[in-house]
Amino acid sequence: MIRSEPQYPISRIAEIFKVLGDQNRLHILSLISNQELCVCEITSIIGMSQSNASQHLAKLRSAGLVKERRSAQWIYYSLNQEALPLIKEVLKMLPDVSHELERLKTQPDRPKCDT
Amino acid sequence: MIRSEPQYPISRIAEIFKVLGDQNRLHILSLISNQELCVCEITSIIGMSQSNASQHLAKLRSAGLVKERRSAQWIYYSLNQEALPLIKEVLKMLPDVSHELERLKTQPDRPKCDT
DNA sequence: ACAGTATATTAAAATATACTAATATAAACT
DNA sequence: AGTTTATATTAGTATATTTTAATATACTGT
Repeated sequence: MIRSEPQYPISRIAEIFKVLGDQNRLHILSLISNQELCVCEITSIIGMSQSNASQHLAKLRSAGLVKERRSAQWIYYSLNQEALPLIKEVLKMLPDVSHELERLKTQPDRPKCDT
Repeated sequence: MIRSEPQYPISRIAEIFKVLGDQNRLHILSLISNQELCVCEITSIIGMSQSNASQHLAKLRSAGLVKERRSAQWIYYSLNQEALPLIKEVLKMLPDVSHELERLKTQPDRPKCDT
């Protein structure tokens, strides 16, 4: 039997899918699939508490799916290149959320992180 | 933005990944990826209780990942064709388990379902 | 009909997860 | 230095999941 893709222990794959098995985390991945976003933008779009978003991001990060970059007081999250092939496959299945990113720019209580 | 693959609501994708986010269920999927197996074979290979296996199989089934076929007193599980494209991608990431299927044939307390 | 085998279902316990509220840390601005 | 803003962490609670043990159902063979 020939397998072309990298193998991982079942424990690692289960860990990844467990992290992916949550609507909010899938939503976050969709949002940052095209552009990095800071936590306040993510919470603003999804409408979840800052603490909750932070904890979901921590799970995505510890599973190696996203990475963070600090700039001033903001921390920007983006997809981790190492997991990109997998994430791309997942994102293909998910509905487009670009309209949510558009709306972010025009909403009145828009976060100030990218002004 | 062009997307070639079928889209599903986030809730559905999360449901699928939640089901995939468990070592035992991934193991079961690997085992039945090449051939259908009955519950007693699965429990024998994985070394889990009959009840536990049955409940994991129920989750895989209700998520549409596997299907069942009854033959005499045995119920054989196999991959559900409808979810096959997704499952194939998942299986590519998992280690090969064919040696476990080989061992099943020679072990002393081998189940009698395929004699 | 009855006993045996295979599987499913139910109940209960243990563990894990998601969420909120509160607190801590870190940087920026005055 | 003190205040504000952004984020992380911690603690507590509610809910969900996994597992085991016990029971029920379905089929086979006698």
